[in-house]
Amino acid sequence: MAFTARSQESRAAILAAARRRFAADGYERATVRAIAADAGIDPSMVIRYYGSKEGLFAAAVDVDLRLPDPAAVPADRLGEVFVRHFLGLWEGEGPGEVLTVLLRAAVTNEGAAERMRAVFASQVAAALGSSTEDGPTRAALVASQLLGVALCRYILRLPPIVALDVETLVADLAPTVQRYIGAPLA
Amino acid sequence: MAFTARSQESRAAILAAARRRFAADGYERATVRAIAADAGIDPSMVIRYYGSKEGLFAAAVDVDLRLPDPAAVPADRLGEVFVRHFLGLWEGEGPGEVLTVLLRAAVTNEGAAERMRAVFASQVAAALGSSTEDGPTRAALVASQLLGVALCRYILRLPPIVALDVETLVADLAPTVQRYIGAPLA
DNA sequence: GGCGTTTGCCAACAGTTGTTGGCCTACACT
DNA sequence: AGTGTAGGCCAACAACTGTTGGCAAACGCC
Repeated sequence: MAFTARSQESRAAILAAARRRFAADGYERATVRAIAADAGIDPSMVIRYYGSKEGLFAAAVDVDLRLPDPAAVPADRLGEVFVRHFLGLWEGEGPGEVLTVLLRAAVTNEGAAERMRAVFASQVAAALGSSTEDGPTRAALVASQLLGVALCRYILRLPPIVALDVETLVADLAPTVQRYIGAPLA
Repeated sequence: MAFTARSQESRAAILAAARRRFAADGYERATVRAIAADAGIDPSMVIRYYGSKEGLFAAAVDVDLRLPDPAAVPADRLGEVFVRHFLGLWEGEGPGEVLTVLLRAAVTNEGAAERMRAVFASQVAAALGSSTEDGPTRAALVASQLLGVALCRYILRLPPIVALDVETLVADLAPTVQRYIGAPLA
């Protein structure tokens, strides 16, 4: 039952193929057989190593946003820093794939949605909303704008948003996020 | 082949059940059999009336945003008006369901994503971006914020966003949309 | 009232899904 | 060198998918 060093290579290949397929096709369309074929291995091994398709999915969406510490940046540049960091995650090969998997799945799968809420609470809200009373609300407004761009740019591929380069996008979105973090709310 | 008055009732029942199922489960999980059962009818009739599952889906996501005419409202209240109108659509029983169907499906189904882009281009961009050069970009930024809230509030059900009442949400989001529509961009 | 069209159901199809058990091979340890 | 254990593949399973064809009944029209 315990994993040995010899099998690590296969496990990693399966996990990489799973992330690629889950990201490209979503949870339901991504089949165990296709993932196994991409990894050059038998479908039954996937089940043997990860228990079930759901277990494989859980292993594939282990995400760490590595958010910067708000105390470490000037207060008036928090918006810019957060937007740039977030877009950097999505543009990156590895983390962007994991985030695509998570968002795609969270939209149609309640378990994945729960995981998304957990990521928000333990990472986003924790980083932005520890101090003030309305912190969680501010963090959620930030999330709504950032997830919205991610949705339009990387999932729906809305042409005008895809056409913008990252720095322009940062410049356009930073004031919004800055206001959600700092300015008084209604 | 042509539809008669007698079958209209069944057609409507199927369409209503389809919207409910597609909204709740997404395109892939919603089965023709389940939709037929909800409508109290045989699965084969669904295919007979709508040709295929995809045809049924296409009929279920025929959406009209009924966006207000920007020329008819004061320029400095455009943001508020658009946010309120958009949230009103989602809160409404009928259109909210159709929008849920469309967004849920567009995230995992390329055909639905294409339909979403078409809705954006023909309705949102047409309403907001007919005048200026960077109109489509501004319209897309608006869409990113509005789709982001919809995602967090109605799909992912992020607690802090769900907790806000509509008017508070309007007050918080209106300045953002107002800036995307009117203020100079980078 | 008789006839053709339409509504609707039943049964079945062909394909795909996640998952399981059995068997052979190759490594690791003594 | 011998043996136990883990890696890996093949074949098969049971369930479920969208879809099709055939047949009974109800309707509309003359």
